[in-house]
Amino acid sequence: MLELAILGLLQEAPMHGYELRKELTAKLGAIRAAISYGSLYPTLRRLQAAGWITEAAETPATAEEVPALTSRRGRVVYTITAEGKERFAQLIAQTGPETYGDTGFGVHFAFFSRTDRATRLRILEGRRRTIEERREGLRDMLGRAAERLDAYTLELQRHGLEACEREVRWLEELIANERSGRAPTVPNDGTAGGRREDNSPPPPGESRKERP
Amino acid sequence: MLELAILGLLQEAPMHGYELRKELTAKLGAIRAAISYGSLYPTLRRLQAAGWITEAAETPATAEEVPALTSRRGRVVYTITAEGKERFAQLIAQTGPETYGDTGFGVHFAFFSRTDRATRLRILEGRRRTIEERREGLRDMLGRAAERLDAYTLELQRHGLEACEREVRWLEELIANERSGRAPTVPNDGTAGGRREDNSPPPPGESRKERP
DNA sequence: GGTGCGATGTATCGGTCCGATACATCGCGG
DNA sequence: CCGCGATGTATCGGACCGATACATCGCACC
Repeated sequence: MLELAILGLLQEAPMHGYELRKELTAKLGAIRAAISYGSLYPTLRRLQAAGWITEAAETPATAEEVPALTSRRGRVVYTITAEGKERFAQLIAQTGPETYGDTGFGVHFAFFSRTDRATRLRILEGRRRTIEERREGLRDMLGRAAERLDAYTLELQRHGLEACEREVRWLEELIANERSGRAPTVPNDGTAGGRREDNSPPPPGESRKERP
Repeated sequence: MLELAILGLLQEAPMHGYELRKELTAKLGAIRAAISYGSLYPTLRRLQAAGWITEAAETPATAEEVPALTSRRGRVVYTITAEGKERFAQLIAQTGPETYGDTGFGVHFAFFSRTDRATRLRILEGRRRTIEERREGLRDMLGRAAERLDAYTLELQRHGLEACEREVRWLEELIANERSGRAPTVPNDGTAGGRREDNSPPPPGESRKERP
């Protein structure tokens, strides 16, 4: 997952580690807290070894200017290679069970603007399927096994169920939009394009975890 | 996290691995997919080494009955020890940053019926704080840095923001309930006398089950 | 009467990712 | 002049996952 995200970001511009982490956090802020350096740097090393990216110490301009008495500290800038772009295209197009999990889906979705429509639809539908199954599991739990669970656990399930229902609705909308040709939901500019009660209850924290 | 969950479940009844996983999945189904055996068994080993639980091969009844020509296969039943119960109480009471993350909060919440009210409130408020911060981050993103992000990423943020707002409202409700004395729906006083099948619903005769 | 198949059951291995930690530089306000 | 928060690179131990292997049981299907 991290590999995909890094490759995707470096495709927009070369960056050094710290910057990469910030951009990563910005782009994926909705689905996961913050990428740890403990995963970022080893992954960068791995990508470089595989030839998907190259790393280069930042050059201190022309060396003429500011002769670097304060020897410029080692900032390492990472750049994606042609093979890396290929790799990204391959990763973004291939879907599997992990694509539909909370984290996997979030990362794929964040790069939908670099994904072709057919793949987008495949992912959205797979995700919907996954959430529908989770929803059915929770429904069963709340129906059949309810008396075996305490009130708090029940409340947690109820909350989770609601989140599932809400996400399915969201996905349905996105799927309809994809089919009808437009990009994601048209940003509601207040009035015109409107859905009526749009800013009522959304799904609670369900599309992340994961950190589960 | 797994340690806490296992200790909590074994407090209700001794179980073997497979059963434990099923119960775990049932109790935490709303917040995480399913616990992997790759984490379950090593953790059980660890807990046993620490003395929090004991493991025992299931006895084939009285050995008199059914002389086990089909030698009963090795089912291992895990039982919590007195030290384990102490450990659980300690883990459930101590709160830290990881208590407010998605997974950590979910696990703690699932055992709220074994948590005292003060701790419950501390956790709910800490969680609210955490989500509020995430929400503010997303709001800023959607406000200031919106033009830097593509439509899909924006939509993801919007969805995440809605989720945060909704969860804050949910937490607020729970906090209000805690303060007013009631549990989520049914009062439940989780005192120290660890017994399985905690008291069935006292007065409020409305064990409603909703089928949407 | 066999045969396959899904549920039950225990267990390991490689790999991803996180949290804590360490260390160094820079600009800024007190 | 000193601390302090932001920038910046990097490692280490540990938690957890996904794939895999293997064995038993009951049951439906032919």
